[in-house]
Amino acid sequence: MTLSRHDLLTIGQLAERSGLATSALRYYEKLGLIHATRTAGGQRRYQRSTLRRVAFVRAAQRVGLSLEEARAALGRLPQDRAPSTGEWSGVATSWQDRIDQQIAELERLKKKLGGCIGCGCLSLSRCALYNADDRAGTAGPGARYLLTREPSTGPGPHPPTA
Amino acid sequence: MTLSRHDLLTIGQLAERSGLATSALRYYEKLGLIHATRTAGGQRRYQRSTLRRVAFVRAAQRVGLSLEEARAALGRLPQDRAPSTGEWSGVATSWQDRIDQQIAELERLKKKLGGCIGCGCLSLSRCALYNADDRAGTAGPGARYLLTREPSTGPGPHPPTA
DNA sequence: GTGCAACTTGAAGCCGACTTCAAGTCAAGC
DNA sequence: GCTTGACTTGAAGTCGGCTTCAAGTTGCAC
Repeated sequence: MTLSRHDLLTIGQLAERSGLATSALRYYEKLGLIHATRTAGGQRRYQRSTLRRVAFVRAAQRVGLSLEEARAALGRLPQDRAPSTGEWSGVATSWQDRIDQQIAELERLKKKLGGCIGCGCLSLSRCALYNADDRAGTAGPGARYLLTREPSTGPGPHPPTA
Repeated sequence: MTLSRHDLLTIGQLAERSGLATSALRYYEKLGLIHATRTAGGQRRYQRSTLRRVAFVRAAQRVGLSLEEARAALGRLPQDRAPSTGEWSGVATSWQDRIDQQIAELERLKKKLGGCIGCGCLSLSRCALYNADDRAGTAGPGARYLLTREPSTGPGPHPPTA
């Protein structure tokens, strides 16, 4: 919890504070999402601002961005200081738009399910579920994400993740 | 488009009608999601009801379920006929609950982003984004899904993918 | 100056949901 | 009966986002 020297964080400290594993941080570095200086012995030392970058990346993921997309978005923000209101609001509003789209999509799906309850559905060719935008939208496997914090203990047990 | 004989579909026909690749259908079969009879020569033939099962699985995925979870859910519905209103409504309402949770999560995130716009945020330790449930919730990578139709090239006002 | 936790590296592994491949077989229209 | 496209198989590959591993090195408290 206490900083060792200066304001530099070891990878372990950054991991603890960001909630990410050290392996993930090294991975982020490899992808160019964060950057570290090195000690004489070769160990990583992070500036406190890295904490912000990491938080930004995590938030980006929750908005549905890939790490690559997060990297692109990071490029539009200042490196070593907090972004200004103006700088941030551009990013934030575009993310909010994404979120709105995602919500709209979920609402549509929910409504379809409701319709199906009403119509005693799943009777082929009549049901909205079947003739959904599947056909249109399925060009490939596609990135199909669904925000879901902890499917956990509830109705949905989720993949063990090893 | 026309059925060859009886009411049985070849894998190609099922693929075309369901919008899935034949490879995906074989994969589903391997997982026990769908089932096929075989011709004398060993080729798969599907009953029309398989179309319903496939549609069900796709819908399950959109709700955020894994194929394994979809398989479990399928087990609660009749094999070869359309489910009754009662049978279906149980599934549908539980899915709607999931969707509601997902929507709620997105709303929370959106609100946080809005707060950040207001506060000129990302200034560490003050920002909601940082002290989000990240710490608490991050036991691992977790299944993190975000419903998003086309991450790239869409209407979405988001960063250039490359 | 030593002991030990925390760090270093690259390579390999894992997960889910598929796709791709190669080499061979089947079905059906002419 | 032949041709041709649709089908068969198992194994391996892909993708994103990491984790795990093994074997060696650093940093710091005592």
